[in-house]
Amino acid sequence: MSKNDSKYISKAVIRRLPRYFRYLRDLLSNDIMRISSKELSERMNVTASQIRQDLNCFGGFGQQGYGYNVKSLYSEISKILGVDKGYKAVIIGVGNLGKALINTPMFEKRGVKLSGLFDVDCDLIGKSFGQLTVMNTDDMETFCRENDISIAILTLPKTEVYDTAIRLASAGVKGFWNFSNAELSLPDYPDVIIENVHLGDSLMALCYEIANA
Amino acid sequence: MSKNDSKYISKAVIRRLPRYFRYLRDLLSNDIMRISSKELSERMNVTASQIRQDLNCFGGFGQQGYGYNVKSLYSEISKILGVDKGYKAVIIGVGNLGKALINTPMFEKRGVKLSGLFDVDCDLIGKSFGQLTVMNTDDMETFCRENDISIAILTLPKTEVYDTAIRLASAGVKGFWNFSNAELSLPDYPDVIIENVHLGDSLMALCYEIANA
DNA sequence: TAGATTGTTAATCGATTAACAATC
DNA sequence: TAGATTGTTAATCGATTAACAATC
Repeated sequence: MSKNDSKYISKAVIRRLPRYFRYLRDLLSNDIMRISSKELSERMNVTASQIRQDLNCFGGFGQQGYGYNVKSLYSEISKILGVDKGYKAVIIGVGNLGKALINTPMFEKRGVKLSGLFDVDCDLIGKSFGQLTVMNTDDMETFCRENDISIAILTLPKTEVYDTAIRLASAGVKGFWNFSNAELSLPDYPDVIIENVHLGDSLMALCYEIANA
Repeated sequence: MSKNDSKYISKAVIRRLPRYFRYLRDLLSNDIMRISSKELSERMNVTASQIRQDLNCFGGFGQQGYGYNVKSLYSEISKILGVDKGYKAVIIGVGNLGKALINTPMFEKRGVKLSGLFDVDCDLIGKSFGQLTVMNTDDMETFCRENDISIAILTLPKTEVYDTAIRLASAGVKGFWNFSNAELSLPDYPDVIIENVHLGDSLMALCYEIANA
């Protein structure tokens, strides 16, 4: 999707979608069936105008004089975010962070199916966490190809990230969620999506704010 | 610092500072002593103009015809980000994610001193991780007050986050790094800084990109 | 000095907000 | 119908990029 494409959605809008998703789920769980952009804007601390603009990038989900039906808006946003695709994911590197991710409801809530765990450590291989057993990274390409894995979660040391990602990309993995401090990019696989998580940057932004409060 | 203050630095700039910090450290570790905005821009994949604009928010760190001295620029940016403040932090909730954070070099690299661990679980209290022993959350206010704790890292269940944060804010904690899925805000403590980390949002943005590639 | 590269102003671009006609 | 609230256009605001004089 190019920047000049008529259907182009700006990065800023995309980054806000998951937040709408969360707020709408909250509304649903509180049995609120209907909401206006004004009321939602007050809850989310944004402008009503922004909400309407954002949603209208994808279609007219509301109804004049009424507002938005929470259930159907939630369902639309879920679809936009690919929740219904049922993407399958593997975790590469079952260290502390990898283990922390395994046990969260995060994946299930977002329609992502955690389908495999891999590590190089012989002491870990064969051990089970939740429903899954740690496999040898030697076998990850085969596994990803055979099981149609779309997402690889990289929670392994920085030094291994690039080579690992190349191997997985060649095995058909479409997106990487990279937690290692390395800034991953794969110029040979221009269609592969990379989401680099830099927790350290988030901590530093907090420190900046404290220092300059 | 208000938006109309003459020294106001935009959020966008602040969010980029940690990235400069990382790249400069990398340059330093590769013994690169000098860099122009042009060369740094190519490495970081941004415009040279943006780099010069960003840095000039804080002062004229460069030299015409020469560029920037990597060591001194790194040191300036460190100072801006509060690395030299030596902020002390505690982790509240020693679950998987809490444990994962304890063992990272993240804090040390950024001048933050991890100084205490707290949990409600009797089986965990008294156990050691690295240099630290898990304490009872009942004692966290006293500990934070006595040890001048600036940062609380919230890796505890969503349901406990708000009450815990209120208690800590009243004990002088200045900033919260919140990993629970709750969107924390503390209207009664307007000067307290809150950095909400939403890993799920990051995963969803990745899914969106995969779905719309 | 000549060449390089900054600091900074001006121009452009994009994102947010305001306004209001359309319409439920 | 009258009231409410959307979808959408226009206005504003802010952030990014371009340009260049200043200067090392």
